[in-house]
Amino acid sequence: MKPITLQEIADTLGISVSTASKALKDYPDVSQRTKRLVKELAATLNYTPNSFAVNLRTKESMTIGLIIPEVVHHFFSSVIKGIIYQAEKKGYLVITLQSNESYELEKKQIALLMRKNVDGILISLANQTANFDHLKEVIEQDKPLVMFDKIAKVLPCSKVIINDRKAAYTATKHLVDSGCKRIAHFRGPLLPQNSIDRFLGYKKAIEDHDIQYDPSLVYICEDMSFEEGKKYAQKLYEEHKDVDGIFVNTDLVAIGAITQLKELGVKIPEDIAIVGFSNWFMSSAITPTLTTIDQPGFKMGKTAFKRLLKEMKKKKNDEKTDPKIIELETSLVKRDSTPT
Amino acid sequence: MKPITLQEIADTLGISVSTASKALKDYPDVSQRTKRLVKELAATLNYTPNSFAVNLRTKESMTIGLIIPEVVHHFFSSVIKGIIYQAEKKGYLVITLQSNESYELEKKQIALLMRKNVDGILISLANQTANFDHLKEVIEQDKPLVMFDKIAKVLPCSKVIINDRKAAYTATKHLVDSGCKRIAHFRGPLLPQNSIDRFLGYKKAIEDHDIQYDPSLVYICEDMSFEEGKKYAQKLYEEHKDVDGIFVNTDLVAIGAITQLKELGVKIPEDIAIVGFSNWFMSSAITPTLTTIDQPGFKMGKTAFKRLLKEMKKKKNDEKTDPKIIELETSLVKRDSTPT
DNA sequence: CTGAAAGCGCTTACAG
DNA sequence: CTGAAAGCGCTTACAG
Repeated sequence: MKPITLQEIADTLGISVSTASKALKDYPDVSQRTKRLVKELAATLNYTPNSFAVNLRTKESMTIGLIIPEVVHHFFSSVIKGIIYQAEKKGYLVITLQSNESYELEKKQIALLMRKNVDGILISLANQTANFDHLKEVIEQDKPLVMFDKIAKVLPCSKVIINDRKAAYTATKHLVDSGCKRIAHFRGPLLPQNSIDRFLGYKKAIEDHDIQYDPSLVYICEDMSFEEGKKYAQKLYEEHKDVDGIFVNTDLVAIGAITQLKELGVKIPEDIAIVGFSNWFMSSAITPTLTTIDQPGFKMGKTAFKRLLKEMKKKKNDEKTDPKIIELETSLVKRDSTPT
Repeated sequence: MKPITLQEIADTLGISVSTASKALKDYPDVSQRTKRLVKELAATLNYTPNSFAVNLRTKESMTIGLIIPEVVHHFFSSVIKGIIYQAEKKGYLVITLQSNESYELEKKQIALLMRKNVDGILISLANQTANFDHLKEVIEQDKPLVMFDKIAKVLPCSKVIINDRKAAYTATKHLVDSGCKRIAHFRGPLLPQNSIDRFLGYKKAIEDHDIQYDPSLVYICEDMSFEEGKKYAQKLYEEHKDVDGIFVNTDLVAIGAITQLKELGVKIPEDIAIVGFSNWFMSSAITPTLTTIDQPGFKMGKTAFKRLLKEMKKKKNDEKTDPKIIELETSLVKRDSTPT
């Protein structure tokens, strides 16, 4: 069954393709009668314009590209959901690609999306990405680009983020306020900005409260997995018996740490208090429930798409847009892994 | 900066567009010299063919559509990852849509993808979908369609599934073998086939082992959430003190049940043994670790795409394909929530 | 109010 | 070996 074309509609109605086209799109200079006839026939034939032809003519695909480090991840999948939801609402479709934290893949995927002629690109950087030329080119080609969560500060494009430093400060301060004197930090890899910012927030919070910063209390997680949480909790337990609080870069690692510490007979929060980051829903399910920073993934996705849409529209009207940095609110969720 | 066109390449080289096109695609009837010149210029100008024009000509978009009930879900996001991974490997991009378990949305999204002219569609049904006309139409329009996980048995298209009934039988039999005499079942909603099949597997397993089937021991979860696990565990505890085993439709609910039972002072697995379903990675992280059925999400995604690709290729060559049902292996993962 | 024409950028069957 | 031509299915500026 071949799809109906405008040509066929025009032919059976004995009118021209141009008129049929205009009738369907409600151009004011077409008679009511013709409009009615065309629309009725289109409806009964179940006509839909060939999107390939429309794309070619309008140079728009109503499709955007999304590059994300890892799909199987509670925070990121929430962001994806927010993006897809908002995009569909506005008539856009989303092509999702996973960079797998690899710079090379990310670069290839940017090229793929550019070749595909998507109307705009949303990206959260791979941990390994330290060179931004591939993204600079996107900007130079005047293709709307919005970064979220894992961003590159130097790039002149819009960004949707949380204030990682401030949130980490709040988290760490909560440990201090709970009476912790010696606070460790399980941080993320060295490159990504948010892992740096969370570390800086941690450092500032303890120094502001007259606790000596001790680099040996900072453990670097490479893949931020449950296993790493267990591993570094074990290591910390062996190396630093005096630690009484840990601020962990992300909930999954924190849950790993809790699991291991429980196994070692450490009481949480009495012996060691723990604060995580992201408010993964599992955090309220484990024992003890995890105090953490709520990071609004779904909202971040929606916001990032909204910003991208604005820039795509501006571009269509040949207007310039200035990059904007949108900061989303986070909040401390107090639970049982810190003392009340 | 406007993209380069073939026309421009042809002009600067003083040849025709046709020859330039053929040179780039290595047609045998173009001189080596011309090929070299065109390819070199294309490379230096960073030429890529306009995908809209190519789509229109070839009637292919190298894009597929994916409709999934819920993106923020460990099993489904693993499937998505498998699909995206395999598709990218073969030069295809994936447009993902979330049906949110809603029939109406799913129907709209099918229409969206058809209008978009994707080369094929991958779908896992919404729980609420009981009418399949929208999918029948896809099949009638001869658009390759492969269902996975949540399928409709009656539809004449390929399907990638696990044997839910068999897996549920294995899970329940494991409880029987562990000495359980009175086994409850937390099942999924009434409509989806896999929720039905898991229930049937449960029922058959107990009946095969001379345990009386008791409908009052079957609890129906509507949204299969952590909270429902807690709720029905509480209810079960109040209504049936004699239950000594539960087979739960999915890990998240099982973890909710464990959490609640622990709170009630029930010993797991001594008082009540529990088996989940899906082998969500959190299952090995909670205490006690959860015995469960491993459901290969990533592999299911890869397999579904491979099958779709085969059908898309066949269609391109005007060959027929017979629907094929591909059953993936599952396995019982024994952990601490059942006695050793 | 309607339609002929140009054109989006490519591919490919055909002629030379 | 090269190129003119047709055509994919639409949109829109222009003429009448």
